[in-house]
Amino acid sequence: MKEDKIIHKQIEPLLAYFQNLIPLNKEEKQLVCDLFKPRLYRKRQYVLQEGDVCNQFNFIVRGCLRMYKVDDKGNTHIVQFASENWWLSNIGSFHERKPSELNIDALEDTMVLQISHDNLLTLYIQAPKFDRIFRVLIENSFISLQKRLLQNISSSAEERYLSFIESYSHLTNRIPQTQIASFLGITPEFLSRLRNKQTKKS
Amino acid sequence: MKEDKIIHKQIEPLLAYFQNLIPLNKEEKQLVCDLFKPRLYRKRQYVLQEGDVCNQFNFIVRGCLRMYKVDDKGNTHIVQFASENWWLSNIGSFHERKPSELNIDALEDTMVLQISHDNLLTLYIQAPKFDRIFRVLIENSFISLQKRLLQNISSSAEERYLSFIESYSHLTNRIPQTQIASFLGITPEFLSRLRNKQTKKS
DNA sequence: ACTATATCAATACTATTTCTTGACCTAGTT
DNA sequence: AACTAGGTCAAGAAATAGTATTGATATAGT
Repeated sequence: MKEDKIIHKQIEPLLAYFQNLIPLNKEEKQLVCDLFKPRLYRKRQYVLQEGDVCNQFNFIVRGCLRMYKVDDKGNTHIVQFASENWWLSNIGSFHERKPSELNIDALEDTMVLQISHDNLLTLYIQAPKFDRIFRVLIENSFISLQKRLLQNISSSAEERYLSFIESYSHLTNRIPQTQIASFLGITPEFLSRLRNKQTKKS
Repeated sequence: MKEDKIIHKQIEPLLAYFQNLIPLNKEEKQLVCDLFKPRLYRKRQYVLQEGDVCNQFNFIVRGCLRMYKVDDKGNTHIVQFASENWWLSNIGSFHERKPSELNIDALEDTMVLQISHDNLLTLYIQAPKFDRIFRVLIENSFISLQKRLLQNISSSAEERYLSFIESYSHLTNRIPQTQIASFLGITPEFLSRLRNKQTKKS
């Protein structure tokens, strides 16, 4: 049957990503194509809103998302940015099926491939290889989260900024500095001063 | 019990709206509070996308939505605008549980109170007074739709524009003229010329 | 006193969105 | 044949929204 072979083009970056971790056979590829759905979010659009349960696991094909918390005073604190070939979801809310206290929205028009909670379970059952793939993927997230935490509790704003532009060089010119400030936990004004200082140095 | 009295503040405009049609008792108010959920849509965000079933009946607390169709050529035709204290839903899709061929999105950041299809049925059963309220509300929508249709088939673009600014004076300076043009069924350029002509008159 | 940071207000700058205009086209009247 | 009600396309102008910088002043901890 021909149907077997219908693999939608938009899925390719994701297949390439998996392929890079562990080779997939035809059936596994087909599963991925069936269970992940492409979706476009426009700049500023919510992907996940506080209070809703996170029901999708998102792989970013192009664009950029942020996950953040709004505190009681109305200040936003960015937990994570994610751009091409990264994953973003509120893992806690996703797995425990509980309302999210974090928001996710788009900093640019963003194309994601998303798999629902149910479909992810199906995927694990039908192709246990994905248990491993998703373990690796979560491990990676965990590692970078831990790194970020460590940085946060041990460094000055300036050090954190320097480290940010090193780790996220592809994002520094792409997202507004207000956002970077909110990620670093400082005010935009202070970030502006840090930058000023840096440019004077060179 | 205290719980009885917990009425979320955001619901008030809706209670006021109902109250204005028919007085509600405590239990009815409580039902409204339990069954309607507040939700914020940001500018350009979809409230309903073509192909999805419309599952929410929306009351607008603040902001402005539009409902429109995109034709085969990619042109958009606005069926309806809705701002504060108006209702907007694709009633056909909502009641017949069929995929919508219309889109709804936000022209401004918009706060709505929404009730799901299931919850609306519950509401009707638990408080039959709402049968009447919603009948009135649908009648109002019907009347303004008919008026619009009549206008459309019987008037020139200029007359339609004049009538628009009369009926929707609160919106004329609030939404872009591209949108008004699309509502009137003319090009933005032509609308611009009509406006030009008007100002010259006075 | 000094450093790292915050707040507030004003200003400057940039990018995006919206509006207008000119030039030209078309189909249906008069 | 000329007129009217509209349309298309491209360019530019104007308005608005979003972003970045700067100065002045404040605070808490070393």
